[in-house]
Amino acid sequence: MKRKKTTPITIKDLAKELNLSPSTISRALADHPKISQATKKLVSERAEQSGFRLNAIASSFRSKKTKSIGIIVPRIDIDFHSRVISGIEDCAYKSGYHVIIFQSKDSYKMEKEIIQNLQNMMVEGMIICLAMETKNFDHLKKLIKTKLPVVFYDRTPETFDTNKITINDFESAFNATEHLIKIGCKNIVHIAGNQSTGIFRARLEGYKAALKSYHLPLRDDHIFVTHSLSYQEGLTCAEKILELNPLPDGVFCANDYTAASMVKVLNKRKINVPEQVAIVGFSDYPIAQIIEPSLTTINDRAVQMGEAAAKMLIQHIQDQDFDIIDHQVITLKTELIVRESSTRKA
Amino acid sequence: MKRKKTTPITIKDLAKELNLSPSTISRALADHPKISQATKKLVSERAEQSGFRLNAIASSFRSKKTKSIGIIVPRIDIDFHSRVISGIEDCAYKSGYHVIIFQSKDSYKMEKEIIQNLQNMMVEGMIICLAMETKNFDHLKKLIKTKLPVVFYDRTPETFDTNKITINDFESAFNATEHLIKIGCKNIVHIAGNQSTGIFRARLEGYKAALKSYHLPLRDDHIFVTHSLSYQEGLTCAEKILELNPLPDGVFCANDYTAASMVKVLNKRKINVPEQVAIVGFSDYPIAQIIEPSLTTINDRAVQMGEAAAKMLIQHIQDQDFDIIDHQVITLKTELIVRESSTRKA
DNA sequence: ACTATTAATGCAAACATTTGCCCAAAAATT
DNA sequence: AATTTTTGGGCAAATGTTTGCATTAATAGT
Repeated sequence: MKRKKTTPITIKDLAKELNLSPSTISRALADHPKISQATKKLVSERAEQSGFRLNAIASSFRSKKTKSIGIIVPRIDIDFHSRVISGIEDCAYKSGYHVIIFQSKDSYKMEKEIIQNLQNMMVEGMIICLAMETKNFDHLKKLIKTKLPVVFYDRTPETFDTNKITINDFESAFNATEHLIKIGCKNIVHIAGNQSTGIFRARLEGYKAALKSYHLPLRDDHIFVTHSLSYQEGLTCAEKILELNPLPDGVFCANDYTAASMVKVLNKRKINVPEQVAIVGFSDYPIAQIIEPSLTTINDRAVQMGEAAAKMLIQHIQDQDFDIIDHQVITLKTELIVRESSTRKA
Repeated sequence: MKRKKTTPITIKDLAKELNLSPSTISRALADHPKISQATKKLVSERAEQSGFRLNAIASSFRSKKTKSIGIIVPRIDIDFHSRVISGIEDCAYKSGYHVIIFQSKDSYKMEKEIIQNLQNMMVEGMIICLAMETKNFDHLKKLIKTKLPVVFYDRTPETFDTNKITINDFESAFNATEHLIKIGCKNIVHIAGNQSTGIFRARLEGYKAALKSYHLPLRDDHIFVTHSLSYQEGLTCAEKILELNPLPDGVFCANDYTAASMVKVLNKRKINVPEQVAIVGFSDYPIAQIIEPSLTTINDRAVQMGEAAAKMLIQHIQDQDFDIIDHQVITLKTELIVRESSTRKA
């Protein structure tokens, strides 16, 4: 049972059958204005019933348009990223683009390698969330110098200006912390993310700024920096926080996983959330509404971020007018979602 | 400021510079045995420092190998699928393949359209999870008849045999239910998924079989069929379940979202889980360990499923010996993870 | 009726790479 | 020294589509 490689029907075949030239077929298929409706119909009908399919590779080769965009994310199976990707794919599909996705696994080496590959594949643009390891941005600068449209999201290069979509992490953190203050917290701790990443630094700064702005004391032992904001790490942090004396009355966590661990540990210790300790998370992961008490958090607009990134990228790819734009920055509004974990009866 | 489309360096350029023929360059780059180490080194060095990049499109065009595999999932932003995709990407990358991902949004029409596109793109194989709407499998049969390697996972065609990776949903559900029985439940209800989908039918059957096997009565009003097993639907179901008289002492849910809603509602009503009602979910989503009480569930091997699918697909693509295989089915072992929601003190 | 347009199609080159086959030089074998 | 084998490369075709330019046919304008 051999693999019968039935050679596919080409434009030439179609041309021969219909007594037309390949160019006409090509144009008819592309709905070119100079082809009559009659022939267009003829061609598309014959194409349909003969099972013809346009060889996209050959097409790309000749036209230099691959209709593909590359995406690099740290990992696909993180809620935030999978939602961003979903937004990107959605938007791209509607514009006739498809997405090629790679995971850097937060490795600098992988990131460089993938960018190379993507360039070889002649993607028309790239959407990137930086690997955590990435401290050196030379490869990105070089990439951008090739004039290939690139848009960053979430974790973006810090040493130079470029296209990016972010949320205002500083402000969001400020608002989250302010919210805790307004419900009466005076002794607020922060579970922070990896400080080598800009967004987590910004969240920490937002927390600090809010305290300062309300003249609350800033204490170093109220800041707990984690490596990756995992649920596990959150548990460890929570234990340490419980040793604090006096016990804090509010916790602002840089993501929902650590906030969830905080809730979990407090529940276990019979410390009432939100009455004794109020909690605010970040990102509005699915767990946020499921957990008991449900979690006050920041909607970080993952899907919209993906859509915005795709939209921006495609504009840069297609629209000549965008050539004069050196770089473009879009900051999405976030939203404080108040739930039980910070709603006090009083 | 015009977009300076600096024409990339080609193999020909390299050939000219080094006084070699394009074929030699091509072969040197591909590490062809008939090229001397000396020239290979020469070529790769020159290529490196001149910033040469092999045009993958042209290469694919000529060689008919795109090194790409297409993935169709209902949606990317569902834990299960994002984990499967992660597994696929990982495995594919290691073998030099890249993945092109589309979301069918559970639409039959989209699914057909995407398959067409993917064929045009000349992917070397596809990994597909069927759209919920898909009842007619003609397009899939046609696809497979083209001899393009295809592997299905999770939701797979039911009317004909084909390559697939699944878990044993029936058995897993049986085990889950049996577990409830063994801890003393005698009155177990089931929150079921959409019955037009095979895996959810299988889970229901597994539930039934377990009851039968332990001579427990089977009651129609103990089966709650949902449309999409969403958290919201779960809440509605939970309310209905609470109206049952007598109150059930065990609930087996076809996924963790609905299990979570069940827990949530019972908590609210101060009905003790697991003492009064024990709960088992399915899939081991992140919430499963975070929720209070933590959730007994079935590890559905999402990542491994992705890896297995990619591995199988790539074998079929590369290995001649696989030509005589008509179809291949791999069923992964699942694992019952016992947590608090089904651990009774007694 | 004759030219000027317009509409519809064809010609042929070009795209960058791979690959079957051929060839020359060098090495090995008589 | 003559022949065979091996080694390292080159030639040129082929891949399927697109596109600038040329060409023909049809229509309109005078």
